[in-house]
Amino acid sequence: MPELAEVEYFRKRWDSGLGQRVREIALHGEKRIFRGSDPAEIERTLRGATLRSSETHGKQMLFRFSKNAWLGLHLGMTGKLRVEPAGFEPGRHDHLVLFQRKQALVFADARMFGRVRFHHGKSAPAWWAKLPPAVTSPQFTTARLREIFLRRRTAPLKALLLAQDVFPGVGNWMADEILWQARLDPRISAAQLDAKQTREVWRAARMVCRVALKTIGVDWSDPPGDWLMLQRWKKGGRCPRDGKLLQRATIAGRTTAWCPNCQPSHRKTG
DNA sequence: TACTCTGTTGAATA
DNA sequence: TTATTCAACAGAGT
Repeated sequence: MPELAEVEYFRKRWDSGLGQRVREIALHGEKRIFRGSDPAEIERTLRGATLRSSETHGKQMLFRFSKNAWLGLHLGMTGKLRVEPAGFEPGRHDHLVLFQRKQALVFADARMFGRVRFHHGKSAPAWWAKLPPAVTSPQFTTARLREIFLRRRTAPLKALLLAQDVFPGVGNWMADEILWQARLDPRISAAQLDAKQTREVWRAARMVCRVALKTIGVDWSDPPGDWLMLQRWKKGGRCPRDGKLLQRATIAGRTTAWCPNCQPSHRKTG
């Protein structure tokens, strides 16, 4: 499911475990979800560690524990976090379960496109420290976007919106929403954008991320009713602005929906 | 049966 | 050298 707001929502689900010690761990260490990490080390280090804090950055989550343990989770396409009673029996897709006194913190992922990362040390791991500026941060500037758009001039705009080193946390539906809010065709290349259009992408990206975090990110409630995302996957979905039938195509390898009327492929002439 | 899917990666290609 | 596309990953739902 998850893009940045959903990731934030799932992170908070584990909040009831803050300040509590992990007594026991159950994990499916042979699963692909542990690629690149050492399940035995995770088990050894997290056992007896106390969950201190958590944060998200784009689609990445970081859980900090005592004993200098850092647990990174990525939800991939189907990952979920939830809380179960302490005596819970892990199911087939519950690949990492942290048992605490009163409850169990569960990371489940059916398709296993997600990932578990782990670091044992005083300072933050490289995979966390080197993340790009968040879309909602002051470091996410129009100047930065301009520079990237000039460098990656042939990629369709949709592809750039999906690039996690440019728009961390933006996924398929958010990319379509941003393009619709900015009234830009997903197929145009970044090189075709003038300064004003670049600023529109910047503005729309920040707005969509901010509002999504305040709605979906808090309680899974819907974003404003006039957003494209509420129409997007409906059969015969229509543009919330002008009621025109949405167009669909695969762009940058992902299904894309847009309004052919208010996101025209040609440059505006006046 | 055959197609879809809110994601990322590494190999192939340009 | 650098950017981009594509298949692969794996399961559940339609």
